[in-house]
Formats: sequence, C-alpha cells, structure tokens
Amino acid sequence: MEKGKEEQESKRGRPLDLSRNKVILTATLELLAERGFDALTIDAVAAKAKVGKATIYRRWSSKTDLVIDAASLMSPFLKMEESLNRNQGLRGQLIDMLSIIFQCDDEKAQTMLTAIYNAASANEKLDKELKHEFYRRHREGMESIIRPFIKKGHTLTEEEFDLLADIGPALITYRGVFTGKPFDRSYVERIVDLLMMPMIESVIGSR
Amino acid sequence: MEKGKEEQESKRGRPLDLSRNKVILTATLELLAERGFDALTIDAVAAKAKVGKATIYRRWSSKTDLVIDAASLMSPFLKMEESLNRNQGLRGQLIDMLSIIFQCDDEKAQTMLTAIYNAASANEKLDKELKHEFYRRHREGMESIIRPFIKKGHTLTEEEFDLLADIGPALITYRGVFTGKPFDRSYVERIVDLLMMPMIESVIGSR
DNA sequence: CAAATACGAAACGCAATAGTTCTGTATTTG
DNA sequence: CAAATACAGAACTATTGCGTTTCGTATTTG
Repeated sequence: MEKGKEEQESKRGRPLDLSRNKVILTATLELLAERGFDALTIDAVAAKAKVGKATIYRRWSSKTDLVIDAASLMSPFLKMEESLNRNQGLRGQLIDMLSIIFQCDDEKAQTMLTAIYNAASANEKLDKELKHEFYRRHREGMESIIRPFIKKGHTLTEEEFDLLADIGPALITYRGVFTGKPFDRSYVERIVDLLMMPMIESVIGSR
Repeated sequence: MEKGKEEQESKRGRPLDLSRNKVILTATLELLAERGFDALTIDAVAAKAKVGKATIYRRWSSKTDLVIDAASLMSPFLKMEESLNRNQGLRGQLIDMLSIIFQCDDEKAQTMLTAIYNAASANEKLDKELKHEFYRRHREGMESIIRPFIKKGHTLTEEEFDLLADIGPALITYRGVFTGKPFDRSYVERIVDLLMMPMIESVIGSR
C-alpha cells in the first residue's frame, strides 16, 4: 500500500528517513484508538507524530492508504506461528490462536483493534481491503488448527465448518464492537470449552 | 429524537404534513442500504424523497438525528411480540426470535440492517445511541426466551449466560458485517441446533 | 562545493456538504 | 380575506479537512 517503492532507487539527495514511517503509523493507530475514526485527520496525525504533512504524503497517497498500512502494522498475525505451540491438544491450540489473534493480553491493543474494525466501515476501499483481510485471517487461523483434528475419518459439512470457524471471532468482535468490553483469556476459554469443543466432539461422535 | 414535538401546538398556519416523515426516513434507509453511509448526504435524501431540505431540517436538527430515527423505523422489534409464538418449545422460540430480530426472511431489510450497523461506527453519538440500543434489544430478546427455561432449578453463571445470549446475534452480525453474506432461517437453525441447544442441555444436565 | 532530495512547519487552494435562507405557492385558522 | 405556517426547489454561507505548495534548513552523493 505504500507508494513508490519501486522508484526509490534515486541515488542523489537526502534519502527517505525510514524511521518516520513507524512514527507516523503509530500516531495513526493511537489517534484511532483514542478518539475514533472521526478525529483521525491527517493534520492531527502530523501534529502527533511531529512530522510535516508532506512527509506523510510522500509515503502514502491518501488517508485511506495510511489507515490500511496502520492496520496491517497492528496485526499480530506475523508472529503468530512463532507464538503458537503446535505441540498441544486441540483445546490449547484453539485458545492460544484466539488469544493471539485478538490480543487478549493487551487491552490497549484491543482498543486499537476495535477501532480498526469500526474504521473499516468508513469507506468502500477500507471495507474491501480491511474487512476481507481480517476475515480471511480469522478464518485461516481457525482452519489451520481445526482441519487436522477433523480429518481423521470424520467429516463436517461446509455449513457446520463455517459455524465452527466463525464462533470465536464472531463473539469476540461482537463483544468489542457492540459493548466495548474487553476480551480476556478466560473469555476465550469459555468460548472454546462451552461451545467449540462440545460441537466438535458431538459432530465427530455422531458419524 | 425528532425535534420540537412539544412545540407543535400552534393552531394557525399550514400544519406539518406528517406523511413527509415516513417518505424521508424511507429514503434515508434506502440510500444507506444502496450506497452506504458515505453517500448519505442530506441533499441526496431530499432529492430521493422529493422534498426540500428545509422540510427535513424542520423535523430533525442534524443528519445524525435523522439516521437515528431512520434506524429505529427499521427496527423489527415493535411487532416482535405479535409475531412470536410463545406456545412452543425453547428451540422454536429461539429460532423465531433470531429470525425476527435479524429479518431472515427479507434480504433487502438485511442489507439495511447491516448498513445501519456499519453506520453506527461513523460518529460518537450514533455509536452510543444505536449500538447500545441494538445490543440491549438483542439481549432482551434472547433473555426473555432463555430465562424461563433455565429457572427450573438450574442455574447458569453470569458468564455462561452472557455467552449463550450473545452467540446468535454475534454470529449473525459478524456474518453480515464481515462477509456481506445473507443470513437465512436455515443459518439460524444451525446456530440454535449446533450451538445453543447443546450448550443449554449440557449445562442443565451437569448440575 | 553544487545538485538533488528529505525534513518540519506553515500557508494555501479547493471540493464536499451541513445547515440556512429565499422564492413563489399551497394549506389552514380566525 | 388575512395571518401564519408548510411545501418543493434553489441559492447561499460557512466549515471542514484533504492534498499541494512553499520556505528555510538538513543530509547525501558526486
């Protein structure tokens, strides 16, 4: 989403100060979390980052693009694989995966995540780029854990699988977006123990 | 949310044409559904409703107030009690309630509902007035059905009840907002049969 | 050192649109 | 009929905030 990566091969002149990128994206996320998408003006970002607006527009061609990159920075998915211990049972993996995806140990990060979900409704491009991306990631995260445990001779219909993969992300985002309440690890444990594991066991057991 | 109801006791002059209210609110909802909150300008509403802007501002003092009233009009909760057959088992009531709340038989209404959920993130007042109101209604709808069936000597912890009451609304709104897919009655049946009923039975059975 | 480019800061131009007022007409009460 | 108010439509005002440009300075290469 950052612009002009390909054309930055110019040799002469002062080079881009790459440390400005993170400062700008962080300021964007913090304004989003603090005051919502409403208060997110480029002027406010520039002021908070102590940066000229031109420095922002040299990197991103629109406010929408800026927010998309900021949201990606937020995303905890990069370090997912390294944090996730695959040497444990289904229950433990599900809990870990949901806790990582939704940053259950970091309330400030949750506020940002929720702010991003809200922001993603603001215009068409954000909706398309962010929501679909988030959904895809939720989905892949859950599938990667559930599939191996289902494959052992049992099957789930597509519809059943949909439901199973969506329960966690649905409950957690609903809670965040509609009630503003935080979601902690014990909330995730309840989802897994009271809904996901029983459903998995019952479906497997009945075939 | 409509303004000045108390001051409309003036006798002289042409009275407010109350039929304009519904035309305006309907146009608002349709623009919301068609093109999202972005394209919802007061000028567009006025044009679609074939109404002067002054006629709108005579009734609502801001775009936010207009949208709040339009959302309330959308709400299917008014006719909830009359549509809901309380002379049936828990399963049937749950399915009926969710189908009514989320308009599972009316795809256009669903588009509007989803548009309203998205719009509710647009500013602070909408968030406060609409989201909390929708959450309250989802919650009350589910509670009114579940409580009578739980009371018979069994108990649910507060946390368990939270989960149970939120499953349906969470999955349905998640589906609408993140994927844009419609939610039909068979989707609701899967939620009830594969998640809610098993949870209710297991919790009741274990005490 | 000179050319090229980035930096923060501030000023600027411009489009969108919320909300108001005007105009000529219609409706209602006294 | 006269006063009061509503109507649709259009013109108007004012603000907001995006994105550009300018300014004086700093950094880098040749």
